[in-house]
Amino acid sequence: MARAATTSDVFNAIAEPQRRAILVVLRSGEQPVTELAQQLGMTQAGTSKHLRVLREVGLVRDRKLGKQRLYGIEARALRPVHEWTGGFERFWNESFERLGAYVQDLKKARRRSN
Amino acid sequence: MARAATTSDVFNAIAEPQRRAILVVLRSGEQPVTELAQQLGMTQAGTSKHLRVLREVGLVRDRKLGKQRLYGIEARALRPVHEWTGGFERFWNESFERLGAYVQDLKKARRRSN
DNA sequence: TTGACACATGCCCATATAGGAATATGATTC
DNA sequence: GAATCATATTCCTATATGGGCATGTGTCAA
Repeated sequence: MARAATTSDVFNAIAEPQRRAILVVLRSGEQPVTELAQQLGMTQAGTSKHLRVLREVGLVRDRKLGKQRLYGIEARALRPVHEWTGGFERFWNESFERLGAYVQDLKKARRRSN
Repeated sequence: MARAATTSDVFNAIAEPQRRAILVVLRSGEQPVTELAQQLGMTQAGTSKHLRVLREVGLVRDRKLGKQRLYGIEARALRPVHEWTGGFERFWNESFERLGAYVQDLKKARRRSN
């Protein structure tokens, strides 16, 4: 099988650098597609496609305004990623705990090899 | 072009569910490949491949112990992801600020359409 | 209606997968 | 050295992608 579809979940959606760039720009407010494209040096079509992916995983919302379509960020969708990585926080914050785990690993390994 | 190589950065590496699963298991201590594979219902070869990707982006470290090779988590590599998503935290935490931004968007849009 | 403008989609292609199967590499023990 | 166990790698295939390009769709104005 090939890799999972980007449209399937947020983790895949933000794996693409350009899409992350889009989200960063959108942090400062809603933007129409063309302005996004110009600001990021991307094609209109390409931008539109990326926006579609972002929309499908719930990372952006769109709102029609005349001819244009304003895209805005829906940051809540990023929360699962933040929380998932946060589940590893202690490993880079508390060196004591880290050391403890390491020692336990050593013991476990020794046990295993006997 | 195709999608960026998974080996290129951490965002891509953790886009794959099985790799995330591996990291979660490793949180409880170092593990040899076979045990990881068994615990996650994956092939030995498949597990080995995923571990290689994780190693190349610095998410795991390996240590030889006899015949086996123990893999351990290197959680620091997840920090950039945590921090990047954290940059959007205010959008889901502070409803006031969110509301403010929304109003600003409306103004900006109105300006644009005139 | 006809243009013009803003976006979205469809088509095509080169590429990087992830997974399965078989095999190679490494280390240990007899 | 031979057999064995633990991993890694190679070869293969089906698939999903991202980007370029052309075209479709929707909206507004004259």
